[in-house]
Amino acid sequence: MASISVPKAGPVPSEGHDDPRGRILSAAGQEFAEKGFEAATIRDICTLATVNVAAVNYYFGDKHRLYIESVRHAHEERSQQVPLPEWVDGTPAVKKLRDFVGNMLQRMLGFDHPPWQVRLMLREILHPTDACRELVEDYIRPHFTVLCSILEELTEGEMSPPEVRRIGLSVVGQCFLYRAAGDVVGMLIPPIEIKNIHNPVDLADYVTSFCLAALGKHPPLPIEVSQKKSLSAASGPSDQDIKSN
Amino acid sequence: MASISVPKAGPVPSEGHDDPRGRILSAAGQEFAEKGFEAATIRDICTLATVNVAAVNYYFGDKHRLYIESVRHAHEERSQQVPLPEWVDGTPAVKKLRDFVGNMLQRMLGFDHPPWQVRLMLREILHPTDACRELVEDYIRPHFTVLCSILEELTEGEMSPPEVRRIGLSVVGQCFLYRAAGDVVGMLIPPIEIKNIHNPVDLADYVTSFCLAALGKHPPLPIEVSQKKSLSAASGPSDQDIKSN
DNA sequence: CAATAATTAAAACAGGCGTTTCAAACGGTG
DNA sequence: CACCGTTTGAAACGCCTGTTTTAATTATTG
Repeated sequence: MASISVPKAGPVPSEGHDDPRGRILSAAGQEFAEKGFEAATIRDICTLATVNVAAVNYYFGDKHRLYIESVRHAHEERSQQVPLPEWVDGTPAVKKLRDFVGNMLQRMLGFDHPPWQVRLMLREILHPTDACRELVEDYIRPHFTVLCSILEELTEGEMSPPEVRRIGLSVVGQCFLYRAAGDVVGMLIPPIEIKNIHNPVDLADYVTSFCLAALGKHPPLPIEVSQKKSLSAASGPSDQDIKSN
Repeated sequence: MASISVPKAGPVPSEGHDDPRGRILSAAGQEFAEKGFEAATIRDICTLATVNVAAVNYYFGDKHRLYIESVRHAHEERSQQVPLPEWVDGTPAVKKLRDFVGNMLQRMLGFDHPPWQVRLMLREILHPTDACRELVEDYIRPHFTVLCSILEELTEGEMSPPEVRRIGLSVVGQCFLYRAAGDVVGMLIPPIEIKNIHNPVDLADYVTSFCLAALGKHPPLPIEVSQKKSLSAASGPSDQDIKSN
């Protein structure tokens, strides 16, 4: 079975949940995501991973380094789970934008309740620690750069890069609210409404239209979208690249 | 003897709370805001408030009830610090929207770095506990309702209430990103750019324009404001209602 | 002033935390 | 099998936590 002879320094990307290191990483991610760094305990993590408490020290050194590795593990896994869409040459920028927003909402909100990987990353975004810089450079910035390039293509040089970035943040912000403050949104908006129009698919259409209308690439917003059933049957334009998990 | 006649003006730079209960509430708010419920310790809070550890139990019972009271205290204080603007009859909806957005950004971001009250409320929004419901009903919902009524007035009945609420969330989301993920935004955007266009005043103009353009009440976005406009002297339209803290 | 209640101070409590220790169990290799 | 580095298990070590106890101090009142 290959050489497993790197106990401490080896960032083994093994996804198999049968080795203790992988089990600890997975369990720690879930605990950290749910309770935060301080409130999560090594004992609970080890219980969940069915290993002894000493294993954390053996494989990771201490709790802090385990946390760093957990965040890395989380965004690596999430990158595989929901990869960026790829477009053939000549794809209209409008379609690219719609695909990107759909992909981002899919990544943030998921079809079912969001996986622990996203919630752990969210914690790091909201209250950054040492793990944040790597998360930004390896995960967030690449995605943001793609968004900006789409917007730049869309506006055909009408805007300076800073202005493009500001538009990009507007797009991200609209999606981000649902992820970060989802509970409060759920308290402000009636449940039926949430289900009808505040779901990943309809939200992607709406955010894209909102942005395009603001840029003058579409008619203004009060276009009728609310009446159509828009259930998963006939609609769902270009959402199929994404394989849920 | 001497006891503690003078409450040591040093470590607590907060308001004129000379009663122990108020000092504890203020110190607890700062500690909870900075470290979260779990990581903040009663001993640190009491040191900051210059009271004995037993005082928390005496005045509040236990740590959890102190936290609840802290959140309540925070949003009550913040409501006084940055009250909603008031408009005379006949004020155009466009101006109301700009004022509201400016007020919200002022409340969220502040002129200087944001006060602990906002950061504590943010924690409660991101990871709700028992204190969240009251925060939503007494603080967030009233503000959101005002925003929705402005948007409804603006669109003159072209949209259904659910659609108005969705527009409202778009407005809030754009501002919220800067507050909740400000550190990451600061890593994505060059510092000069932050100072030039991602500041409360220019952001208020931009978010308002973005929304108005999307609704067809304004020309599309690539208007003016390339940069270095609106720096110091000029502009600042209708930002005077707000008395800072 | 004396008596009673309210508040504060210091110390101690029990329990949980991250971490360490050390010996036992394992697994591949002569 | 005997060897030896790697991995696991159970217990213990300090330390810090929220909370409580007990006594001293202050404030309030008759």
